[in-house]
Amino acid sequence: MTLFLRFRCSSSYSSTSALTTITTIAAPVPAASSLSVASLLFSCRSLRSLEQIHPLIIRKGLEQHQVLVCRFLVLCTSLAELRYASDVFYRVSSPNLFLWNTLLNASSNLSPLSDTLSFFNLMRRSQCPDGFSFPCLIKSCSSHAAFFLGASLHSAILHLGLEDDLFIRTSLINFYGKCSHVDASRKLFDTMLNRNEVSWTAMIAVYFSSCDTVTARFLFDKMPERNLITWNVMIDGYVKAGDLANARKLFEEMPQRNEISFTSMIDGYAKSGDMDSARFLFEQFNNKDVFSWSAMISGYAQSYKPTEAFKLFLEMHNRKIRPDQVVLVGLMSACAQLGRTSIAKWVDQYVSQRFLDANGPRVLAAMIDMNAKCGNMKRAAFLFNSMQTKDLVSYCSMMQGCSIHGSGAQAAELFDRMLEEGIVPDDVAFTVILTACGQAGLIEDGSRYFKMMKDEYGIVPSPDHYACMVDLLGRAGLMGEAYKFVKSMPVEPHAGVWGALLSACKMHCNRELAEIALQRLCEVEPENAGNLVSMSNIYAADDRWADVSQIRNIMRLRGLRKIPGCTWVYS
DNA sequence: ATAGGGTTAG
Repeated sequence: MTLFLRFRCSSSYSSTSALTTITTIAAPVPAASSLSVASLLFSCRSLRSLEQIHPLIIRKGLEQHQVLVCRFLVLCTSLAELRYASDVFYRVSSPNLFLWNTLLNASSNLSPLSDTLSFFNLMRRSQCPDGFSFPCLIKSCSSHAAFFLGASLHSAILHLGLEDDLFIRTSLINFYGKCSHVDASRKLFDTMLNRNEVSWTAMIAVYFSSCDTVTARFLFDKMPERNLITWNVMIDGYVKAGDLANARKLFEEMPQRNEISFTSMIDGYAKSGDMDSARFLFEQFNNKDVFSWSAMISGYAQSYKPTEAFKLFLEMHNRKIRPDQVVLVGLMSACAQLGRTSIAKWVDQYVSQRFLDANGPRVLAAMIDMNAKCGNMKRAAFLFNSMQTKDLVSYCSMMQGCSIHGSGAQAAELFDRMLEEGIVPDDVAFTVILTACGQAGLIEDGSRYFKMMKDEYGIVPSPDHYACMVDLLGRAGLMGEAYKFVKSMPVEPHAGVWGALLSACKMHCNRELAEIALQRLCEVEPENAGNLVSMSNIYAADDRWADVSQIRNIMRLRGLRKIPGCTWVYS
């Protein structure tokens, strides 16, 4: 109580102090001390002001003021500064349940799950957890897919008689859904005493994550009231399910939209390659945030429109929006496609000069990829070697870099080192290493990896993987083997497979097999003139000039022209 | 004074 009074005193003192300052025009009083801590807490929006408030609480003797400390902890959580929070918390001599819960929630949001759990156990020595203690904890279990921990917390909840708490139950619905126990979620939902928009929305999101759009829609139509998040969950759910038509329909129907509604929709179009529709919505949208810019920039990068991606990045820069890690990944992947050393250097400098956070594994991987594709293998290797913990994606970037620069053997070495480190390769990693083996003519290694992929890692080979193998065998001149391989495919070969076969035929002047491949290519990608050009080259090499002119006729009749290739020559 | 459901990356 006395402390509370002291707090009030200091706040009234500050107003007199301000008056004194005005009347006497004395030496400047530090701004922070003339304002009350409470109002400082209210207006604090950055780490800098937090750093000023922290010593102030100590100096003004407000460390035992639990309401104030509680506000301080919430502020620390929003600024992701757990150190200040726990520092202040542990100075409180007997923190009440409010404070314990607040720090527990801070920890759930900012710490590893194991730390949060030990804090929870510490808390239980002096407090009985209530309805505010569990939701964040359960949420943390959901995001870490910690099924057993979450389930044991659930039994503690039952034991404490807290299962009917609306917040707790909603977090449990989400938790069981994330652990793919949809039935358990639904049971909790059906037996609820009362539901609100949040619990309905949680249930809908669970159905979308289990790919059940029909039930999700059924609940959406049935629920009594919807809010913005409900609509956004529906749009995002349809987008992720590839149903852009329904997503767009709801997008047009919804009473109000925010940046997430726009970004989900834009991202959906961008990922499906429909950059025109994405751009249309993007232009319509006034409050563009980093998410929407990054959706557009990565969309252009993935659609192989690096110039558009780069232009948008510059526009974003001009509008003074600070790029985040995802934007940097998109930008770098666009620059990798441009393949110019000067641009790669520019991006490298841009990032370091602006102190942008480029230490995430994804950004580093993109940076390695960009440098490798822009011919600066030294820089790529430097970045790769300076990574303390190399992950799957960075290994892939580096292996692909080696492969591009003709050192397939080095790529294979890296792949084996990666396995030794205990990193589990995925389908993309195998595509990279198989391509590398193909380019270096490492038949034995390639075949070994292909077998390893199927037998040891249980990955079903995709048409891309088969194309790599056909390329590998074909380059080595094992044409019969390559063709046998194509015929053995359990899935329909796509253009990449036949294309690999055709180029192998061109390399080894195998006219008969080339004719077979071309026939199939004309079915799957009739618009690609390159295939016909390859074929005419094969005929020409075989002195079959009548066939050559026949191909030329076909091309003229279909109005096909070879798209001129372009090469960047590095110095 | 404390809590639950929604967004981007090879």
